Amino acid sequence: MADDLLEAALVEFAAHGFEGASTRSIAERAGAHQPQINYHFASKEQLWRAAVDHLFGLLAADLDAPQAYDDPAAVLQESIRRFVRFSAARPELHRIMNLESTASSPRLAWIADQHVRPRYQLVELAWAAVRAHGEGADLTALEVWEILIGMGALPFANAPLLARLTTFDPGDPRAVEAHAARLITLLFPAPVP
Amino acid sequence: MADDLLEAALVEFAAHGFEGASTRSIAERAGAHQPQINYHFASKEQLWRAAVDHLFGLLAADLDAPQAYDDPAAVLQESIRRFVRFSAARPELHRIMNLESTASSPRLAWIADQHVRPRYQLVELAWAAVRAHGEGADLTALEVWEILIGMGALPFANAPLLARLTTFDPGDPRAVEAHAARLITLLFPAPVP
DNA sequence: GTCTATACCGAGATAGAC
DNA sequence: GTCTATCTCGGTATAGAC
Repeated sequence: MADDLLEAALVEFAAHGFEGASTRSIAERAGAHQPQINYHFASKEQLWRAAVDHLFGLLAADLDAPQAYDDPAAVLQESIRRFVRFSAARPELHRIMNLESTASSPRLAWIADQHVRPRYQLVELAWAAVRAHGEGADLTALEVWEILIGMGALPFANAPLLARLTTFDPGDPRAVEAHAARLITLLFPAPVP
Repeated sequence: MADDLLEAALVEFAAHGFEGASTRSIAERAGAHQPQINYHFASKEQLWRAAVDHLFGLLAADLDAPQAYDDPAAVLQESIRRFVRFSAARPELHRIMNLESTASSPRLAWIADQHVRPRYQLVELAWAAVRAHGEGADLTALEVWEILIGMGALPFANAPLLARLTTFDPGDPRAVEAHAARLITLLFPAPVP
């Protein structure tokens, strides 16, 4: 039951934001009654944190799984594919990040300290290793991060908008793989002969 | 007074979303009393629409100003610089877009039909012209759009988050120009000799 | 642990004096 | 046009029976 509430909370918080999502709608989506939330979690805020922890845990399980590669570029490229797949499967993560990143707040401070900064530092390290091998485009780690988010996650987070602009279907697994491949090509351009 | 309410509404809606922003906080920011909102605008929803119209009007004034160039690539590059400058000066636009794009809703339908689709179609036309001249990277218009948003607007919209991850200061005008130049380099790579 | 009933508060909107 | 006072509703959280 608590797990059902977590999953329902993710969908509602991601779609409507912290204030916009009501505990009633979350409970209803989980097939529970509203006071269950205060029983299993202390408050709406605690439910939000538990849901975000759960979501970043799923991301970590995907990204940090062992890899067969040892070349830094190949490792990062595989990580990018995993990240794009995850963003397509769980658009809630980047939706919540966007919703919370528009203003400085205790929730943003918590999510940045707890979850985002460690990930960003891993990207910095990975990109430095790639560049040290003479590979990858002439970009800073921050620019790579922006492109990863903007092209790799944002299209799925903003799928409701893109559906009104184009016919690109972010749900199609083959489109997701092709999209990841295009993103990798952009960050790892073919070397000039 | 109505203009003060519009500006205050933009900041509050962009920071906290439609539900998260209260008419009381908007009125307070504008130095007015809360019932003024229902007097000058019919409802909170009408205030939101008026604020969004105002904001996209400012964008159009910048983007659609006459240009000295006639080469398609040069025109698009100048438009990109204008877009990045605007996104830095008025991060509210992309904040509101992100907040509203997480779920299908009447507000999203309105903003997409009214404001976003016309802009997207201009990008499609501009990119097709660039590619027809044999210029620009091997990207689709949708990918170009994603990169423009992701690298050109998202860093400013999510400045409160980036401030916790890096020391990049999106407010520095020279950093903005340099950022626009990097974005242009990415979309218009130097031709292989 | 889960239910119903409800307390309590903050929200948007309205009424009516000035 | 702008003010104060207030209505009404929907929200989170709690009480208490089972």
